[in-house]
Amino acid sequence: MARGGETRRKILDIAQAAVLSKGFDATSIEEIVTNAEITKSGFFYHFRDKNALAHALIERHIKVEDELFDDLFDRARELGDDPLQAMLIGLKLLAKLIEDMPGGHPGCIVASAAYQDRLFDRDVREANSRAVLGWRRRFRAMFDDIANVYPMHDSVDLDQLADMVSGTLEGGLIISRALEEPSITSQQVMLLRSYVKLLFSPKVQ
Amino acid sequence: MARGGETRRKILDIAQAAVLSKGFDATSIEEIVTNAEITKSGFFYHFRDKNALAHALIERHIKVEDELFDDLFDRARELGDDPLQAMLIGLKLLAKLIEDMPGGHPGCIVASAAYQDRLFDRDVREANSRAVLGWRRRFRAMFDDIANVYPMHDSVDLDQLADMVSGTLEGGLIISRALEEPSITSQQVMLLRSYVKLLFSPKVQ
DNA sequence: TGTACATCAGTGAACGCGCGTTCACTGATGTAC
DNA sequence: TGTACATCAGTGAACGCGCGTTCACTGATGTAC
Repeated sequence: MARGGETRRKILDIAQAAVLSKGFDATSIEEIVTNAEITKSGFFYHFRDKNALAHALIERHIKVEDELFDDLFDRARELGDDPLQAMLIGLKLLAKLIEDMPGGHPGCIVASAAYQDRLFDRDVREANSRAVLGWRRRFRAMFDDIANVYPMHDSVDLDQLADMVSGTLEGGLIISRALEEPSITSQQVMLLRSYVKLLFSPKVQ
Repeated sequence: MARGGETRRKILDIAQAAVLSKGFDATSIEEIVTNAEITKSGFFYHFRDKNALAHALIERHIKVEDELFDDLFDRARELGDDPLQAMLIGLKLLAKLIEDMPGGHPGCIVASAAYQDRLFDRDVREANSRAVLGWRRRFRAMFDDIANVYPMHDSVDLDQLADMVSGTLEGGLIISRALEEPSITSQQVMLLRSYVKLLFSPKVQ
């Protein structure tokens, strides 16, 4: 018998890929356990019911993505010597990261859940909401730092601007999936970068 | 007996609302026909199978949205006297339209399908792709007109910029749904408008 | 104008399959004394 | 060091329910002659 943590991780990996490609409801426990090479009852040892799987999926997604953003923007802050430069470098690193993913970005399970939310318990929807608020807080802090140094060339709300980072990613992923063109998401991130540049850069052009 | 077209429309209306709130797979034919006050067999008179429903849903969505955009940007072109003004007015009208929807924008079935696409036949995915390409063509034409008159302050690809209109809407809807804050989508459209303004306006501020 | 037939817009009952979930059990590993 | 017990990580069989789909039929409306 394997250590339990490994099996649990295997279930989550398999479930995540399946949920992103066809949605939560269409992903059966049967297919998950077949791919994970355990039995159905093995699944229910790790998760109380299917809703608990959804919850775990989102919770893990938030954690992984937070660490990724932490790492990426830390590197950007080291490379740039002021908050605007750091943001512009960070967005470029993000675009590159997405572009280099083999087979394209797999998608976001927060977005997947957003269009299936009546399927889930309140706690899952609450986790989903927390994820987006976390992104807002993160990017808002960065834009605050920028706005302290550079005046804006158009007056915009910084919370809304922070949401635009998540929104551009989510929107890019949808357009990308619909057209089956993986490159679109990173292009959209670069357009957002262009906006941030025009909005804060002291000398345009 | 009612005229068939009415029943069909009723089925599509009910199905659309259900699909947007919980996804296609979780929307049962049973619940659709109960709400439409017909029997299951009545459903299968109008649609060969469930996939045909998905196809009809997307096809109708494309048509409705195209007419809406036609109307909205026609009005904008009458109000503004050059292509940039028309675009800026159009985006403002769009933001206002979304903001004024009672209970918020119901969501986009193209986006809903994007995260459930393995559920569907090739023809449904192809229709979804056609929808997004249609939006690209529409907005690209408008940006071409603008770029013919105004130089850009940052060099961006106009197809990508056109995709940003759809992407901003789709992304805004996801953030909006996740946070259960209906106002976000229209705010994001206004941010896109701010970008277009900064990108093309001859004298910034 | 009347009749025969075709089409439209459904009804009602039945089908089999797959799904999520439960439950009693098990064999390997860890811990206390 | 040996033994008893507890916990971990599952197995295997069964369950009932709801789902999409089929099929033979029907009653109202439309059309041809």
